[in-house]
Amino acid sequence: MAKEKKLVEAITSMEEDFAQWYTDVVKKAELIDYSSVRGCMILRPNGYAIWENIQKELDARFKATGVENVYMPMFIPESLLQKEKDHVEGFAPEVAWVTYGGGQELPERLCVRPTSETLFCDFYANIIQSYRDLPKLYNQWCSVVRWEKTTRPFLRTTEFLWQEGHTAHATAEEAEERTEQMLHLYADFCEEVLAIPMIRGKKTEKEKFAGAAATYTIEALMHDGKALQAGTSHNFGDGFARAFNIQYSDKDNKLKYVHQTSWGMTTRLIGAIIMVHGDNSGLVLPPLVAPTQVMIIPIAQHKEGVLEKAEELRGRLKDFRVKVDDSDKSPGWKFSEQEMRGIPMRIEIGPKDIEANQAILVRRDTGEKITVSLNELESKVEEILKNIQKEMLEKARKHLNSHIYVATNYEEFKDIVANKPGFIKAMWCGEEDCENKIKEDTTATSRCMPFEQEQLAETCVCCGKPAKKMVYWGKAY
RNA sequence: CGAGGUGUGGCUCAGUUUGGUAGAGCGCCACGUUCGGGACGUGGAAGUCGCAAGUUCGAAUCUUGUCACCUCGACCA
Repeated sequence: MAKEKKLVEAITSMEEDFAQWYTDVVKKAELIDYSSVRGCMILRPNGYAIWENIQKELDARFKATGVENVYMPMFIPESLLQKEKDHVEGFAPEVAWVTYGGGQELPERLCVRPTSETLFCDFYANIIQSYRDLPKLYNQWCSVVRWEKTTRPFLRTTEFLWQEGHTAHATAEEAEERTEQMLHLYADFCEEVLAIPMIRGKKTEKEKFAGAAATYTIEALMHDGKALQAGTSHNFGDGFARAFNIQYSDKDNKLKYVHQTSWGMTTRLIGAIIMVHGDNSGLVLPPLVAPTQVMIIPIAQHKEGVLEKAEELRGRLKDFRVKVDDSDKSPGWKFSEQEMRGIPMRIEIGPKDIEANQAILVRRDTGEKITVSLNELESKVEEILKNIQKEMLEKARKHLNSHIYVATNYEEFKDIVANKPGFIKAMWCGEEDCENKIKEDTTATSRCMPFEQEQLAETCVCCGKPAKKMVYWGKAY
């Protein structure tokens, strides 16, 4: 019991202080370290490897839909950024400027990209002439910089890693189709690989991206009941095309503007993984993104044959990402370490097991210990990893569903926001005034208008005028 | 950007009220004993007390300025 207590001391419990729990997990799992640059984090091997797995899987899914990767400069000349009015207004307050180069003041200052719409548009204007050049389906993996007022590891940092897809299409229909296609690709990825269930929908006018005609979003619910926007997909219509003069000659020999989309996901996803799956012992990673899926922990490893056996098991499990912890720490230490790092499964192998031709498999998500004959090791590991992946999604979905509330009048709405962390489904009249009032009264914001609409009431939950849409509301990160 | 808080070995902090030789626990290094839920012994290394100026015989401690970080708001992926 005394040892149990010490374990808890290492990581603050989430019930006690969720923010501190988050910070403890991020540090203890060695995902990041703070750097000497304000608001910028160092991604350590454990953290970066998760990003690499996300990247690998997403990239494959993008390419399966015809997307190609490119790389654009990290600097944007001020004149280029200025071209689309809403876009500049949206981003100007949070860009970093480069004013000197080679010891000389630059004739035109350059911003460090906060996002690359303007660069892609400038590029597209040069390379698109004919309908035969369309569509253009480009994506880039890079980092962007936004000078945020306050930062938190993964959730909001000054520089962050992401991908940004930018497409140009001949027709509005095609652009809309691509916008929604990518949103669903994101949501499917999050559910299948990250085991995080998503609410899919459209942002209100107030919440949409600077310069977009429409923004779609996927929203996830964190363990503390707060919402996190996990990915967005924008339909730009021909707004940017008009600002940047991106025209093509159509089959009918008429000059037409292209229709564009952009879509992105970021390292924030790692924050979502932490806050959806993590527990009081630390990180819990879904097997499909875990850099190490199985940690083999030899017991009494100084004894004859134990380390050799552990190595032998690792050799047999080469279809999985497996490591042996042969450091000279005590077994208890290694267990805790494996748990804090969120490694989905550990295999304990000691003299007694070798004697009995067995090993103990322990699930990180449930703590369940399973004794397995070494004869069926490979198949059992595969089966259990699959179950972990599946059950983590089910558990997260259960949490999401049990934290969605319905409000049909404003008193009810305010009561839920104040007392029940989670999403609130409520009807809305479509007016920004009501969004502002709700935010002012409760700090909750409109998260999205879900694709799956329901008619919960006839009137807006805030003003009582006829309702137009059902909206998910919540406090957001 | 508003309100509050914190800066002392790698980490968590004590010491500051009342100025007088820089401390503890954990971690780290070496050796030995251990090993089925964060083992133990012995020895050792490691700190310009965030930075700058001032007061003083003397500053971690008092004064002024400054920087960074954290929490909560406003803004955002």
